[in-house]
Amino acid sequence: MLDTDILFGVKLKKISESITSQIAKLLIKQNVEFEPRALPVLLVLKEKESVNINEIAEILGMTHPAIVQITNHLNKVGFIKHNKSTIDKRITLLELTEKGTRNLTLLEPLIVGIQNTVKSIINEIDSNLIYSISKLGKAIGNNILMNRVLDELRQKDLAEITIVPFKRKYKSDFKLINREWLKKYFEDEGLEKEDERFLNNPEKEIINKGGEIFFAILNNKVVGTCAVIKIDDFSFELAKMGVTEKAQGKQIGKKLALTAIGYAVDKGVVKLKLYTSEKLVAAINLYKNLGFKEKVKKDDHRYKRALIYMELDLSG
Amino acid sequence: MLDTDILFGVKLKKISESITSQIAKLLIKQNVEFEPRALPVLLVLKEKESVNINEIAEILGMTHPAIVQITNHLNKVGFIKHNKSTIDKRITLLELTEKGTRNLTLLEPLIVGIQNTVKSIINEIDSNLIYSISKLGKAIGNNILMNRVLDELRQKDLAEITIVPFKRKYKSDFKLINREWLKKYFEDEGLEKEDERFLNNPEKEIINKGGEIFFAILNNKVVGTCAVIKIDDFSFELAKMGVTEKAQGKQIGKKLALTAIGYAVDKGVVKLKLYTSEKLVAAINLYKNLGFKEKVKKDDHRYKRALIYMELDLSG
DNA sequence: ATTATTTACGTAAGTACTTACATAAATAAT
DNA sequence: ATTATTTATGTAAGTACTTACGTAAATAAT
Repeated sequence: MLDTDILFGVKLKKISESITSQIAKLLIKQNVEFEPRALPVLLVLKEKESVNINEIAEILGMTHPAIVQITNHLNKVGFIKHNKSTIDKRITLLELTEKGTRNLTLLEPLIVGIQNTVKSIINEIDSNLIYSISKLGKAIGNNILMNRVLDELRQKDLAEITIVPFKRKYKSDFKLINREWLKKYFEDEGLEKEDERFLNNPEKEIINKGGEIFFAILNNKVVGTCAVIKIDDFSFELAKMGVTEKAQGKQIGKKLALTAIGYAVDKGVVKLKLYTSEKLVAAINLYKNLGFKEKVKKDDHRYKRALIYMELDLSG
Repeated sequence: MLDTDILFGVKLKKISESITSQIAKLLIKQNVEFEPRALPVLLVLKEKESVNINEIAEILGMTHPAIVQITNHLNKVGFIKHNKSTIDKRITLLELTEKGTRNLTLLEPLIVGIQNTVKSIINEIDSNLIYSISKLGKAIGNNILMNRVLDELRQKDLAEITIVPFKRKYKSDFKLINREWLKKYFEDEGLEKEDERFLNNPEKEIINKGGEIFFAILNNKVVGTCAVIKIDDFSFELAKMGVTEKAQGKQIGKKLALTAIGYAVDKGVVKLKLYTSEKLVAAINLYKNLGFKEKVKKDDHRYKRALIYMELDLSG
């Protein structure tokens, strides 16, 4: 089996299934009249004399409907009887019938045998195992796992980032964010004409021509952006990808790019192109990670700084 | 929860269910398009590129129909595609679609978060646990548990003892076995008249009067016997219970008595009586264990040696 | 005393698997 | 070359639970 911790639960289930099914086979060999799954309930009843449904459910860590189903079955085969409590009329008290007691007594050697064997198999592996599993059972309850994962994601703000499409109110953010990285990396060169055209008229130049602009929102503030520009019916360009410095390292670029790719796929696009610069190392790695391949530029591009050309094939 | 080793499997299942359901909740929070149970399959696919159904089943330790169901679902939501192998036309090769890859990439922070959290929760409890569980998974396969239990029972002959009702061919055994213990414990007194009557004519004196005699068979030989004698429609007597010395300690007396009690219950008997002697300590303990209560003798009984009178109430 | 909430149980429907069985293609045995 | 066996997948039905929801009785709150 794939040994990933995330699959630990799957592995536990398999072991549990294996134990349960082997015990079931042993019970069937003994021609017991009850369904094997009722054994745990019978063991509780044997121990406790008179208990109600909720108590059994709690003792076994199961839900009450499960116990209702099992006890109805045990009643039908005559192993237990149901008595309504006179003190509290909601409560159903359960106890073994004479037949139930007798049959359980007959099963005692088998039960002891299973008990001993389970214990010895476990002890041969790790004498601490039963104790550790008990602790794990207590530790993992109450959605502890879920909450810890959420906390971890929240610390990285990963859980709070939303990606939304273009709205007019984001127009200024679009310009701001792109200016930020352009200035940082290409201060000397300054903004090119093409930059100005897109940044000043995103609606006219991108949206109305069949493209889209996505914005990453964190705490109600725009922290990243990314545009998809339509070239023709089969190819779009990924451009104007930027994340504010403060918000970097939160996978925002990846989320934006993935949303953009999803958009392109929905539009039936076969090829997604992009132009970037060797200066933007992190971006290039992200693109490669997403499946973009570097190709030789076929044509001179509009931007002087763009020396690297990449393509993502979406025809699969 | 009741801390019996026999319920170890139940406990494992609960932990597994808890882990799985918490991961499912996290996935649902992220609005994934696939059913949570498909995650393990997706993780395999992410790792392996192109695999077939049986391979996934083996990697995850599940049956192939489970994988068929999950992969059909993943295909329907567009996360994977099915390709028939050209080399072997039976084989279905599975691989992630672009959409599947993209969505998995988007989930990566969550998956890493779960991975880390599961690992740390487990390590906080017992750094050896994952390894021990892995070993247990391997150790418990192939019906090892079942076979070891069967071996244990077989060593005590517990699995091989059969209880059968009276047949003529057992008549001599009935006499022999009862003589054995009568001689051992009551040598001086010798056989009483009542003994002779029952031992010499079991059919006439017991069977034909609505009673029954049970025999315990081990390796085709009679090793124990026990009679139920009808007193009236509501009360029977348990008598002539004996197990050969060689076969003692195998719970044969208990099995015989339980069969006898079952017979009485089937006949609608309300009270099962027996007379025994204080010399027979083991027998008295067995009777008590089965629910018989000692009462004061109401009448002088037929046997001089019988000083103890017991009753079992079957009206419950 | 009345109303609201909680508790104990019951029922229906869903989930995530399993076992059992069927079929076509590939491989092994004759 | 046939026939038998094995393998890879598919399908139906069963198992052992769960969640979601409903009801009546008990308890708490006003």
